[in-house]
Amino acid sequence: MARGKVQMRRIENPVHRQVTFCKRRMGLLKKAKELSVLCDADIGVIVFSPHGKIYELATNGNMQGLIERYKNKSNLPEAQAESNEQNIPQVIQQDVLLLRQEVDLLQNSLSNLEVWVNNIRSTKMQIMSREIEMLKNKEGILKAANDILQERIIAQTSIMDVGCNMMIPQVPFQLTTESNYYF
Amino acid sequence: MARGKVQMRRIENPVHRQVTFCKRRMGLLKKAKELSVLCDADIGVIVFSPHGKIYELATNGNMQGLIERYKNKSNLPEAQAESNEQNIPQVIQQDVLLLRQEVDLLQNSLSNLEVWVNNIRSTKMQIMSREIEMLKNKEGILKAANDILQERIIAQTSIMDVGCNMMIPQVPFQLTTESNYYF
DNA sequence: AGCTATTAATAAAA
DNA sequence: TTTTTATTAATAGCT
Repeated sequence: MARGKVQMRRIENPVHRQVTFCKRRMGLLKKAKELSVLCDADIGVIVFSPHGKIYELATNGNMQGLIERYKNKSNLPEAQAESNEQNIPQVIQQDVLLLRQEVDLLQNSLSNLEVWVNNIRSTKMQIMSREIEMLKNKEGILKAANDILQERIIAQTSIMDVGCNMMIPQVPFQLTTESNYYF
Repeated sequence: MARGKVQMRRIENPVHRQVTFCKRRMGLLKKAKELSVLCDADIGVIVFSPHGKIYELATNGNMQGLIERYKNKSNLPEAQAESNEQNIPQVIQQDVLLLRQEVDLLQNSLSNLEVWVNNIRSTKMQIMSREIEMLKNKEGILKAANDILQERIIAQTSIMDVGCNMMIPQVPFQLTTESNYYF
């Protein structure tokens, strides 16, 4: 992403490769961190340099825990069997199961609720937007009517001034609304 | 990186959060793959969605192997011992603890949501409300002005009828806005 | 799910 | 490695 496209194959120049490794490694870990923060995800990244050096990131601060969680959740029949069959009290296992179900349920409720509230809010906003638009329209129409009526009065007044010599009390024509009470 | 900076904190809107999670997750995995190819590195990425779904990438095609390599190279002599049978109950207990915390957190979120629903008058809504109020006010003022101008015309017309015998073309006075385009 | 306007990442050079 | 700069790549906000 800079000064020329990059071909997606191993960089042969070792200096360039090292520099790129350094930069992109940092970029990758930054991206992982951002995704974790923005989207409330738990992320683990392990990078082995070509020479075997390890660079790592675990957004929860504990790679071991993350790996455990991964082993439990990813379908690893061996791992599950291993931990199930042996010496774990069934009561505890049931506890875990129940709690997991509860968490899932709560998360779903929460998600649905949030979506629902958001929908309501946007709907209400749309309605308000439309009302504002309509009111502005009305305002324009009324102003136009006003202008026409004023012209009529001016026309009549001049006709009377010419046609007869009657005095008509002079009152200011314009009733403005530009005072803008709210801004 | 687009249409406005992004604050580095959890995205509250669940729809936005989900979309961003999807996009950035893909971006992250792509970056990992690129770094691996360009610099000849071995990379593993594990992503847990907020709901516990797993997304993963192991550039060598084998996450297990990568994890093993990680455990071996990262100096964790105790980790190896730990993975034996004795401490498994402890792991489970930790699981229970974590799940309990999660439940608490979710329940809190639900409470907060309730409060939030009550406070559904967001800033933007308040502004819109005020604008609507103001526009209605303007409308009233303009209508009043209109009425006054019409009376003036009627008065002038009758004076002219009496005072002179000039004809003034009759045009309907009223320009109504009651047609209500939007309702 | 696509589409752009923008921001972020980064290749090359120093 | 780090910094600077010129470009490309990623993606936030909208449909």
